[in-house]
Amino acid sequence: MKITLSDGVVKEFENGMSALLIAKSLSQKLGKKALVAKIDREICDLSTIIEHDCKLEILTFEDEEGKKALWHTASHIMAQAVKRLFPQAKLAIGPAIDTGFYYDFDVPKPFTSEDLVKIEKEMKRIVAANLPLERFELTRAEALDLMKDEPYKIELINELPEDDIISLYKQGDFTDLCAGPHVVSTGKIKSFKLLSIAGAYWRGSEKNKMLSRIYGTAFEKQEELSEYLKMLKEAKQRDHNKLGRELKYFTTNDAVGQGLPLIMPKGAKTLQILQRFVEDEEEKRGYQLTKTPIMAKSDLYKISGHWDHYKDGMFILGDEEKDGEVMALRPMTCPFQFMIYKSEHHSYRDLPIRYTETSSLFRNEASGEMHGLIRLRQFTLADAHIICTPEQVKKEFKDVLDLISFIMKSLGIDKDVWYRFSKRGPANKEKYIDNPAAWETTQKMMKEILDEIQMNYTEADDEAAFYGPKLDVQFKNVFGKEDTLFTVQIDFALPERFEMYYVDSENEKQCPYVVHRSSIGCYERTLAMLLEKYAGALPLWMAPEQVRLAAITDRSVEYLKKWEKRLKDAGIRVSLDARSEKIGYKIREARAQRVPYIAVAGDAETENGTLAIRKRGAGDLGQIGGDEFLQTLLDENANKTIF
RNA sequence: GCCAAUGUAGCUCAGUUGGUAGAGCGGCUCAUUCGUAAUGAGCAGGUCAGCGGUUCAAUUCCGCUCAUUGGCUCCA
Repeated sequence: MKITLSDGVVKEFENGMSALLIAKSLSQKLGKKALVAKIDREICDLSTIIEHDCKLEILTFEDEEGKKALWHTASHIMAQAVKRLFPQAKLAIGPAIDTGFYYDFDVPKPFTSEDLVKIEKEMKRIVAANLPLERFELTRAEALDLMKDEPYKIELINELPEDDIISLYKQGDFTDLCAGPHVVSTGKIKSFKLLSIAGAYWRGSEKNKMLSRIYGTAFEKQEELSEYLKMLKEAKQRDHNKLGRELKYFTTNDAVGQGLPLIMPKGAKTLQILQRFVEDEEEKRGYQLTKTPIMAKSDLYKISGHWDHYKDGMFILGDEEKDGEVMALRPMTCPFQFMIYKSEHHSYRDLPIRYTETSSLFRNEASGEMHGLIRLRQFTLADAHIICTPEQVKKEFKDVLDLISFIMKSLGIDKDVWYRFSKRGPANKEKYIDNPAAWETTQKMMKEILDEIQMNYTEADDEAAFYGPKLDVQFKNVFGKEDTLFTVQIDFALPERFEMYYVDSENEKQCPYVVHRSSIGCYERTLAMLLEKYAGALPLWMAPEQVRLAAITDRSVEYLKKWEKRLKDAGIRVSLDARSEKIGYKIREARAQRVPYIAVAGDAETENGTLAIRKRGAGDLGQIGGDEFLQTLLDENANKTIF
């Protein structure tokens, strides 16, 4: 038979050889490294016997699918170990994920960290035994009989299509329902580590029982594992929740409450700089600023639909039973800006109207969902609503993307995000407004826009807003958890609900479209992302303290005071540390606080009218004239230079 | 909200098998007037998260609450 290899070379092999034998015959090394095979696009076990001409790719740990197969096998090994140590444990599912694997178990008592150590030991035995993984197939009745003590597996088997073959994998004393593929034997998992224990709902639904999940990861070599663990540890050093507190950007207080951070002077300064930047940029681009109340009567939320669909998420002031009038803090800005729109009549000539607001929002998130500055109960959104005709939607949408792109470049984060086209889940009737035709139109419209500007994006079902599809700008925090940074949404539903209209050229009333968008997203969350991205060392233009003037001798203080005034007058955020100390000590302190520039002056500098400058991350710039230094600062500020 | 871990000085942590607590860093004061990762001395900071229970006695044991952290679910 003729086998086409991944490099395009066609080779002749004897019929009926396994993929592993072919790999071995190609090279000793490949045979050793091989994990799974890709036969005509399908990922298979290496033991798969090949009997006809095909394309064959041998996958190793360097390939995504090879890695996943190894991790998936590791999860089976973990399940085997758990079954040996805790025979009463019921198996749920155990897939590979982006960074390793997990397995969910139903156990009477959740695992402890001591249990993890025991499970790891047992896993080492299973690896050392180098048990082969054997695939076999059963009829539904046979599979149900084999898995009769595993209720979760039975549920899974019963949901498989009637005519599906049911495949299982066996390794020594352990058998699991599994589609595969797997590596040939347990000995392939050379180094692994169990990382954490967590609760997770069966099938991801909070209505179901909570199971015990164990996360782990595995590598081919011990060094790779150590390196990965080291990287994890280093990533956590960048955690905004740690750095932001250490660097005094924010704090929290038990008496204030969850999800309500106290933004300290440094944090407030950076947020102010970002806010001014965004509001100025939006004004340049034709947005009009509004300032609307942070609360409203329940009547408003009854119009918007929030009262019916979002009540649990709102802070309600007063008691509906007792009080005649009940207020609620706003979870969104849209109803308020819509009321501004409705306060006057609009011609098609007025559109598009772009209302923007730096908006404090309040959402009563469930208690376990708060996280640092990323998930809060009160937050500040750079919110805007663009009210336009159907014909204008495309251009407005593209202009918003251009604004977002400009902002991301200014923040230096444009390479750290990806785009997600979030669509409706047609099956989820409760969550979305029932208007299939409008969904079809707006989703198609959005897709066209994205394709026209050749955006790279992923598509996600059942992630849309209840009133329309979204384009989300996504990022990952230091723990690898994904969140939305910015979002742009096309809304076909709320304008109608609010009875918004404009008069078209035929003097007819028409219902406009609304583009909901955030430009820099939620300020607190964006700050969190920036602190992590820059490990606390924010670029000069957004650093709360840009220059520290440090005295080494008392004699130089007067000289530094003059420079402090000059820099301040020029708009530089400068502070004077007048207390004379050893210079090494001052530099260490400024570094710890991530100050971009430290300008030191002792007697030598005052005599020749210079400052000795040290730049964060770049070392000593030597002695330069104060004017020259000021110019550098102004240039870097204006250009939003990132270093 | 659910599963789990945690809560001792501003920060990082030690400690008490039940007899009300310490270190380093940080802060303040004084001395030092200095040259590129730590000058020296001294002082001040804690109802041991909060509330209840057991006990002669609770920071320690038990219960509840609050908060923090990692997941799940949800979401910007």
